[in-house]
Amino acid sequence: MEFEQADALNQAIRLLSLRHRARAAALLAPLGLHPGQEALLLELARTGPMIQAQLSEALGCEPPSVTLMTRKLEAGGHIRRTPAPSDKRASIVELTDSGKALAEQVKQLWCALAEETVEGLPAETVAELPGILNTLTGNVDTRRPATQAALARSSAVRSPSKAS
Amino acid sequence: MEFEQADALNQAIRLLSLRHRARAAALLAPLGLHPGQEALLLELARTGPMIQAQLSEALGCEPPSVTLMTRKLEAGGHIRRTPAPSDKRASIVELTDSGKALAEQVKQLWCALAEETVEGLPAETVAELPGILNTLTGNVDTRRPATQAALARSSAVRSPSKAS
DNA sequence: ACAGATTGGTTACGCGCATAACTATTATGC
DNA sequence: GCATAATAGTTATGCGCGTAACCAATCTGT
Repeated sequence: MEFEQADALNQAIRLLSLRHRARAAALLAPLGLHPGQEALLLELARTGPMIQAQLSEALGCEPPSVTLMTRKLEAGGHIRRTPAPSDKRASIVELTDSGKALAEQVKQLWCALAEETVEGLPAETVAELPGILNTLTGNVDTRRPATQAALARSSAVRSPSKAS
Repeated sequence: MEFEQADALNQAIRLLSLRHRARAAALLAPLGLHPGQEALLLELARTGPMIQAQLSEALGCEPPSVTLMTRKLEAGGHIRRTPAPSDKRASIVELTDSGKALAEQVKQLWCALAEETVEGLPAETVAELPGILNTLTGNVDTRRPATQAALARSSAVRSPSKAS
């Protein structure tokens, strides 16, 4: 691949990252949330209570990030952390009632953000996008295969199987 | 759009951001660079010396980010900041010789990253990607139209015109 | 010529990311 | 049962992002 093509792609990914995140930030701010926190709330809403290690795995990020985010969301009353009954190292994270309500609000603005993001693109392209993006992600993912769990769940369509 | 579709898309973008950036970080680390800095070096290599305001515009990020990055890259000897002759507020940023050599190294690994990223995708899809991604970016970009300069340069193909 | 607006750059701070290091707990193999 | 390895979570630190605020220089309109 020529450098110009490579740069076009890498820059396109970088700029999308920046702008999508900034737009998400603007939408989340009235709810008192920062980008990244919404993913945690939505995960709990979708899957139910889980320990922090499971959260970091599901979100595709490292444990300290989850520690910090859960701490703040707990301080805000949106989640609750309780010791796991069978493992003294672990704590169960679950949504409080206010967390559940917040997650519903996040869902609303999430739909708005996605619609805004794909405006003007053909429906066929839109339908293929998550799969394509997840393929790209899988290609550069040097973490354990368990991260594929986050990918599988973020895909509305089946990701193409990749021999790995 | 249903929430599941919206979530699939937004999560796909989020995960690609995370993983692509992490992979870039791993490739840039041996050169002593952090993700984001490479964009600055490549911009200077491509366009030549410019003031910091132009850099922040070209990179699509805010001035303090450029201030911090230029400070560090200058400390590392890769760039030089000199007062602009016609404007006492401004400083011209340019690559040093070591910065030029570094930019060449970045170009190598940038090609490798892009190839890795698109592995397994059909060539037609790969060719369309920057354009599609830039459309998405343009859709969620709430900044001034001048940011479109960064988009135009990151596109190997013409972005579809968007009435705005 | 001058006041107000705009621009360039910086500093302070907050954020989610990461890595490294650490402690405590649990699991595993002998 | 015990030593070692693995796991859960935390703390400290660094990073590029952002916003807010600030100061100085320049531009613009009267």
